[in-house]
Amino acid sequence: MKAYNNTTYSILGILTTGCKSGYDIKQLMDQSLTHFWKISYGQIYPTLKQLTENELVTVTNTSQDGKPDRKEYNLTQKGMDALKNWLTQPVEQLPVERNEVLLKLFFGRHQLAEQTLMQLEDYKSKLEQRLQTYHMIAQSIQTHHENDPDSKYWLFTLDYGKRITSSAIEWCQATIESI
Amino acid sequence: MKAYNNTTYSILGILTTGCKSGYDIKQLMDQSLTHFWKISYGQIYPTLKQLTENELVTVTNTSQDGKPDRKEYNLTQKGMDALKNWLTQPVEQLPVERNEVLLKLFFGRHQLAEQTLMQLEDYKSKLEQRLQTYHMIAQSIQTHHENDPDSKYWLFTLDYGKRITSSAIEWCQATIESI
DNA sequence: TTGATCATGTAAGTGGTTACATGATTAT
DNA sequence: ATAATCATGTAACCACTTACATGATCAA
Repeated sequence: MKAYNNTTYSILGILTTGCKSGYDIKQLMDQSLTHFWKISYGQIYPTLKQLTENELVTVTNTSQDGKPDRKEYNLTQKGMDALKNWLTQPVEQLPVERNEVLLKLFFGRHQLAEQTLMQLEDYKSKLEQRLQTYHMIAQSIQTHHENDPDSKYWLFTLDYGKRITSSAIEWCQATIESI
Repeated sequence: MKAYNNTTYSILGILTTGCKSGYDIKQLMDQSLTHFWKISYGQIYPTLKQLTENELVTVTNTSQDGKPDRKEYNLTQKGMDALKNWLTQPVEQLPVERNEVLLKLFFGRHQLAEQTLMQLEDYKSKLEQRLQTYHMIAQSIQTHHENDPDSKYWLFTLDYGKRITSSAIEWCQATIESI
């Protein structure tokens, strides 16, 4: 079985959630996976084309009233198998976050303390915004997707985001105080 | 002033810490910045070349006894200015971590509970290892770099790593228990 | 003599973003 | 009319990793 990259599997996975078009996929990505996986149309459309060629999905042109035509993609058995097989594969290594704030802080000696503080304050407020967003998404899942079989797992990933973001905020505060 | 990417500035920054060669830079990266910035020789050497051409650094061929020849790079005034200017620039957006474990968990509905648990256990143990490493690095900085003017900032970034990793471990445990 | 460490570099390939290009439909 | 949303796609470019290539020096 050909090995695809994680982004390709993420698209395959999203096709199991009711999203059918490239546009749908982007929407869901931006709403739900945005804190740990983010992709652009420049990846989505070519990938869907490739998945079609490799028969992991089928495509149908559909017309809707009130909206432009679109293409609906559906997983084939082969596609579902590929997804499930990927899910069983152990994750080989921890992800490396690239954090520009930490990078700048690392060289903080060459900066005025005020400037460092400003960076940290700014970072903190962005994190607080993000935390807010996570709370809102969690709320929305609990109300609108109460019976969705996926919701349990979606809330797990959101919980991760909330915990990580909270401790990053705490770190900001602690660092600001001790600079 | 030409805009470089963060990786280029990270190299510029490391050249202020006593590291002088491409090899040195890689060593320090792997020891200290590895949890929030990681680069390969494939980036380091071409970047050093470019920085030399643009006169942000100067290069000297030096021979050492007991070790092969090497090239020593030193920041010019122009290079130091570029670094400091970059440090003042606000960070425009939060980094997006790409987390394969979360991605798989997001599609956990298509997996057996045992499998999900195994992934989480595995992730947790990798995180615990990482946390251990952070503690050791912090210790080593406190003993070997006590008077280093950079150490304060290095410990800040390590503290970030420790906090984030700890809460990720807690999340793993909580999720394992509620799956 | 062989493996570890020190040291520098390139080429091919992958993965990804951004900007661009197009066009339908609907509400204002 | 015109802006917003829905919808699909490509081309140029950037960033990065991996594999490859080379070679010095030293300790076991």
